Amino acid sequence: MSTKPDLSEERKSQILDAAMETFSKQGFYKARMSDIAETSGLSKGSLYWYFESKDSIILALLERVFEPELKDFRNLLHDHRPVEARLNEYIDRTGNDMVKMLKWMPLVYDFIALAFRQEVIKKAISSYYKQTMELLIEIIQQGIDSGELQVDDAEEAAIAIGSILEGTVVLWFYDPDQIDIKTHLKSSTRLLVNGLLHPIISSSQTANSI
Amino acid sequence: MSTKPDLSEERKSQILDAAMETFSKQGFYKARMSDIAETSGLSKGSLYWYFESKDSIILALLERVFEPELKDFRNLLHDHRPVEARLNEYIDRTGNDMVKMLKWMPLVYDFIALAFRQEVIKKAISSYYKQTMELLIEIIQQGIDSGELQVDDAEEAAIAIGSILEGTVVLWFYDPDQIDIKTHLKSSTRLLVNGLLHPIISSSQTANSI
DNA sequence: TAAAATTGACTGACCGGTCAGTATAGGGAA
DNA sequence: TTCCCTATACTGACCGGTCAGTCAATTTTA
Repeated sequence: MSTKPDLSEERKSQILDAAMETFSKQGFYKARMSDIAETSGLSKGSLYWYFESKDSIILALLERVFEPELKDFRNLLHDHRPVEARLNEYIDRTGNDMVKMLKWMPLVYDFIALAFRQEVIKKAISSYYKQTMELLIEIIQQGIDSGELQVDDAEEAAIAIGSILEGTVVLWFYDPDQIDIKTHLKSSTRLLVNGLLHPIISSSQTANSI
Repeated sequence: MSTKPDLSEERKSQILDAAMETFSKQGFYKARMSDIAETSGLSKGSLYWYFESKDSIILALLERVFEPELKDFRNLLHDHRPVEARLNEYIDRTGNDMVKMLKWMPLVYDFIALAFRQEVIKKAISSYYKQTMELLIEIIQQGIDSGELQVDDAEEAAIAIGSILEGTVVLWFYDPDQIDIKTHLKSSTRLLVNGLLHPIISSSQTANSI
């Protein structure tokens, strides 16, 4: 048993930092192992001392990027405030997380594109999503049970909120000058939550196009 | 001057069909020119007779995929039905278009990922988005002017709807078994539009986390 | 001094792009 | 009708650059 401080975790994370930077700038395919080596301050050989292959670096990054930050979100379940306030807080916190992630969006979309062709990646992303969704459904269900929300299907409402969360990021990507993620997350969800607070009064028929 | 029928348009489209198929299955980088050649039934040399490079094929596909289908959508502007009905029809039609596109989603996300690094692609996608958004804003503005909608900012509301449209596709990708695009597009927007139809009654304060 | 860590020159598979050559279809001359 | 000419269309073997991954040599550490 060696008493040498184990540098391997530090090195790995040093390499992953560099890989994150490099992949984000250049994309998975254009980024060269030698670029990552240079950015990390190590040599190409060292990369292979700590990681089996380029793919295994990508895999390791996947966990880093899609690690669900559910930590203290679960306290929203046992909170005494009205569901509306808790939803707002949920959205605020998610908005903050998203803004922190903006820098890495190129990487996130590389992963999403890859996920269509790689089951492992698909699985990781899906499970990340499902965990965040579960919490949302539970909060909304509490609002339905207490009579605060005027809807009957918690999952349906959670999907509506979830789609606004994800969609706002997409719109930001489409038009970053026009879309401010935090502002528009708030305004969009305010409109939606307003819809949840009222019984549905819609009278007009939806067109049944093909 | 030859009277030989010009096959070049037909050939180009034959190549683009094959490229769409191949890129969608394998991604831009994994897909080989020889794969495209094989799928198209032509030889690699012929690909280069009609296109300068692999990149130029990708560029040509971009136009194909992000060609805005605004065609008859504009008639929704001069329609006598209530705005709610027109919004529903807009969403229905968009839903139909999206479902038709599902097969090509891997390609769409390859483009989005690429757009972070290639200005040309970014521009094409952004302008596609802005055109669809403009229409939505106009319809909503009509609803505000007529007093049908109880909100004051048309753009804000349009962004909310837009984010649901885009976000639902993302959720579908996360969990294709659970999300049915048309169904959830309808239910989510029904909730949101319900919010637009009512004055905002929210009382609780939004948490001001960092 | 032996094991662990690090290096970077090197290898070879791979693939975008090229090009010399072939095929085919008008068109014009006789 | 036959023959040749030219432009266009098409082919696939090949070339040259690139880069993930290897490894013998070297340095660091305990």
